[in-house]
Amino acid sequence: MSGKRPSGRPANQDASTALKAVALRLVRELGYEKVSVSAIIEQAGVARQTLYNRWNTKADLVLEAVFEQTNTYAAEPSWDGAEDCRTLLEDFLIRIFEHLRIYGDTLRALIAASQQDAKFHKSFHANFVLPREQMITALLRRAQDRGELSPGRSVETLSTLIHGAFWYRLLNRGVLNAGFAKEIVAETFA
Amino acid sequence: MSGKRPSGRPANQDASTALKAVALRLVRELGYEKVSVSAIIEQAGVARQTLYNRWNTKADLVLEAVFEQTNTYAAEPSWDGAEDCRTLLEDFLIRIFEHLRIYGDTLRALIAASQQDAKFHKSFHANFVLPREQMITALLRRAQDRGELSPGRSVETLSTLIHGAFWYRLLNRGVLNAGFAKEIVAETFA
DNA sequence: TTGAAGATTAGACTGCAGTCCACTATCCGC
DNA sequence: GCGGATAGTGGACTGCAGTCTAATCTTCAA
Repeated sequence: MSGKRPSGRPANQDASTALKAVALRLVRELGYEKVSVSAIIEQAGVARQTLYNRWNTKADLVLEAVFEQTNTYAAEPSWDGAEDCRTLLEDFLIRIFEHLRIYGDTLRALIAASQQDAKFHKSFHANFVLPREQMITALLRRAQDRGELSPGRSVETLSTLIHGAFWYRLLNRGVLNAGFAKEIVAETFA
Repeated sequence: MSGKRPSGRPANQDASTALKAVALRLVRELGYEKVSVSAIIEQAGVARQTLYNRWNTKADLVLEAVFEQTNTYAAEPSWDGAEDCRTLLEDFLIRIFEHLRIYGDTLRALIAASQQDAKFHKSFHANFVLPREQMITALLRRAQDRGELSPGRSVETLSTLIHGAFWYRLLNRGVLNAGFAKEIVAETFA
């Protein structure tokens, strides 16, 4: 599958690991804006170019670091249980909001960065935005199949409304808690 | 009301006018990111400090320039007509989306900037976000009064969902057209 | 007329992301 | 071991937003 090993000196995996670890730690300690690339490479003990060999921008590095750390976060809600989709959606949103207590500020910074760099926007959209959108649409479709949601509703539009509410609150520093999750679900299934 | 004139040399109003005009033109020609402060002050024939005497950041200047240009944009929907609120909301959204064909990119940049500068976020929220939020909530409340919308629905939550959908599409470079406006309204009043 | 208050100017300066370069280090096939 | 390919290093460099400074201009009030 992976074909032949590329010729030349192999990339030092430790450097990538160290960079991601340092980036994640600094971002959580200081906030995205206050972390300079120079500080990251210094603490990772690595040259500037090494970072840019692997990632295009600071945002790409942080996205990957946060992404690895939180691949459990917002994991696909398990369908196994007999719970109704409404509860499933609510729990899903609550879980996301909880993780945002830690990574909300970073996510805001990444969204901002994605508006200023077309290449990063593509990557961010593919790795973060689309997967979550698909989880919600899948869940809503299932709700329709089970008769919990009227078949006349547009699953795609509802998904946009739900994600939008979440983004809007996040970007406007509003409260993202269980109560808000309940409200969203209540209006969605109204 | 205005009290006494402040002492000292009065601010040159022409400079402000020229700066806003140049900023607006350049942003529309080149896009927010490609416009440098140096280019703005050069073409306005004004010193750097003069710009920063009036605005804290490039974003503040552009916000004010765009805001003046578009104070008709998204004007309060007139209630006079006998139209139902559903139609009113749809027309309101369509009108916003049309203006975004011109200013959408700039608005995206301003939203991004507001995530990176707390002071600008406050100003942006007060001048742009809140007024529009209040227009929608007022409209929805009226819809409830007229019996077009079930009194059980949460007007605030619906407003967040509607604005969120719009922001989400905008920030993810999705299509913002009359069809999307219709979809939003359909789900809101579903 | 003079002086205080504040505006304007030109330009130097800081801090940061990202690029470039010359040089060195490591791996591979021969 | 040698040469080609690629990675890593240190440091210089660019471009830009925003700050700072020293000097000059404009207005008012005494």
